Amino acid sequence: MSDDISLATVAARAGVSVSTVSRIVNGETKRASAATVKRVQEAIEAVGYRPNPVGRALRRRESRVVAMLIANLDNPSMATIASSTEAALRSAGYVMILCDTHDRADLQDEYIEAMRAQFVKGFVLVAAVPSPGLAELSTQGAPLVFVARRAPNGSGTFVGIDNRRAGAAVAARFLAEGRKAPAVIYPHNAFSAARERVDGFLTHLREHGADLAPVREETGHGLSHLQIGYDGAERMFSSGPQPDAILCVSDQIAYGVHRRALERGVAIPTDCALISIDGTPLNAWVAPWLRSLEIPYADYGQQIVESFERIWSGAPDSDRIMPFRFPQ
Amino acid sequence: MSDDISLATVAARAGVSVSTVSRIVNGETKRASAATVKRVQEAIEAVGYRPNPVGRALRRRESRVVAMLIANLDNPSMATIASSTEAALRSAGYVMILCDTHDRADLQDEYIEAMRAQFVKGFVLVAAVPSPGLAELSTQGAPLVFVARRAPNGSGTFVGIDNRRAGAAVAARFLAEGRKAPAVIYPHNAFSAARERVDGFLTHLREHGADLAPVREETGHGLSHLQIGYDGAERMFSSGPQPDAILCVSDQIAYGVHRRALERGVAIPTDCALISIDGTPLNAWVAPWLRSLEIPYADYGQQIVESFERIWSGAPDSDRIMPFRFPQ
DNA sequence: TGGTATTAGGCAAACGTTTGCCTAACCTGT
DNA sequence: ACAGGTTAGGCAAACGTTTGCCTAATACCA
Repeated sequence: MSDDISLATVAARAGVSVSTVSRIVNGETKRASAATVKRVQEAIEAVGYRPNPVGRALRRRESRVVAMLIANLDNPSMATIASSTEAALRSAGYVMILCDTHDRADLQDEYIEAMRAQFVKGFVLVAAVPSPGLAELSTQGAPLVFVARRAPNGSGTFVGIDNRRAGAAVAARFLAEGRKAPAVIYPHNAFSAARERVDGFLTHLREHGADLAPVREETGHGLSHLQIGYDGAERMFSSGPQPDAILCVSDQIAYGVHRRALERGVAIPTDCALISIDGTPLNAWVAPWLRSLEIPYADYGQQIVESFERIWSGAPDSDRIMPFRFPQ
Repeated sequence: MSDDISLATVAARAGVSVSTVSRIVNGETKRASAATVKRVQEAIEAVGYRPNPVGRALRRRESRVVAMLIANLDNPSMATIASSTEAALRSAGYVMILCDTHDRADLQDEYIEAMRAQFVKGFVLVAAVPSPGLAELSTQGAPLVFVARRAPNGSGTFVGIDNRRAGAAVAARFLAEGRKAPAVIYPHNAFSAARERVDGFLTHLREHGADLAPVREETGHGLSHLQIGYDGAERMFSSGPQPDAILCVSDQIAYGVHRRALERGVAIPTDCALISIDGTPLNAWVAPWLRSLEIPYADYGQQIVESFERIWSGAPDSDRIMPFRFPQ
């Protein structure tokens, strides 16, 4: 399985000590004569030596492994984040371990514990949920990058969009289109991201839409945004003042809303406009009726890596607010 | 970052040697008196000792890490496979490293090389592509489990459906419905899975549909099945004998076909029936017009772990053919 | 009582690296 | 010629585990 080529192999071949090889491998070339360096490098090449990350991790008490804890890999946006982060880390010479927490605090803590034992060099927390283990990690000053959802306690770097501004942008669009009864649907247990979107939306409407009816809000329970959208739309369409525009805080919620609208005979977008936030490429194919604020998830990976590199080098790092693109 | 609690910590506290603690940790309780075992276990509990996987990996020359090389994490079916495998491995005490190969042989080889250096205990290859590194891995007898696509050289365990039978089932359905001009759309560079589906489909039609027109086949280029479907449908609808039923070898191809059909004014399913293979749960929400053979991707993880456990224990392992459910 | 088998547990080497410290040999300036 | 500095590189300990081997002490048997 493994090649059994260690520093010792190279050292023997080059006729030097293991220490010397180690130093040369790590670029400390001043400690050896040019001739020796050359000889060792040739030996490395000849036997195909590659440093053993395990031995290295043991000695250095750190590794090139970064853990990603993600709330739900089945969500296409999160899958895109995972994919782009993995690629970016990889090309920076790191390796990513992926853990799907299913949005559960207990699983998240179990993974955190397991990853710490692996000496991981940092944690990417995609839509992290508050948990004791996370709090502890945070107080210990572990390198943490929070994605999509801010840290429960506000610590650590954040990579994501300005959710409040995104919510406000949707509100502005609805107002510009002359919608009179905007509404919003979001998950019942919303964490920072969704909450901020709703907040920005409502605030903007309050400040610029004096003549509007009170804004209806509906929430749905559970992990599935599809179901949340469906249930929320059901309640919204079945009674009370009818909305003529709905903000769905995620694409999947919009899918659910749309389905219920179809069943109810509510015409989208004439009876009721729909705007969501995510902008997954799939929309163009299966949901051409949907306008969605486009978030550049595929660019997140690069930002996450840059953030880590600053953190690891001790440089101060600040939040990385990504741009979003407004639909049409 | 780490707790700095090692065997030595426990040993000191329990007043025994490191060896003894190690043996007890590994369940070798016959080598110590009951009293000692108890004392050590209490010490372990008291200091919260957890074996260091790095030290362990170094010494044992193996780890609890399994690498998953996946062709495209952005594909929902693959994301589901990744998610379920990760969960199954985790609950069996393993850790999964995820690598997205983007269906590229060079990237796949780069990852294989990196993973070997990490002493990974096995490889899950989801839709692997033929590559020199993979061939080498295979000849070295590394523990390999192939998912969705069989191994290029036929080695290793396979987890997936009987693709030929799936294709035949769709053909049978079309015949039962009285369709007279069935067709099929698939990726140009199809690997085993898609190829076998097409094969089963065509074979069944040849054997049971004597009165049919020649079956039209269209393919599309590129990685995106959405585009493949769109392009294939374009060619199919724009000229030649028109099909009244199309097998799409994946859901995403069907999405693409449907979009082009809409644009062309081809009514689904009256003018032309559509059946695809995958059965992602999303279909019910965004593609109610689609019938799709349902593959239990969420159950793959369990099978993969069982397969590894047999391989690791030296037991012979055979392919694990998963059932599929026919739509409606 | 003497001899042998078993039990309980420690010693130390090994896995592959890294790094503080040591030591030759060489160089420089007076 | 000699003190002091620099250069080149080796030694060995350490990271945390595991495990073959060793050694006491106890148990058993005749």
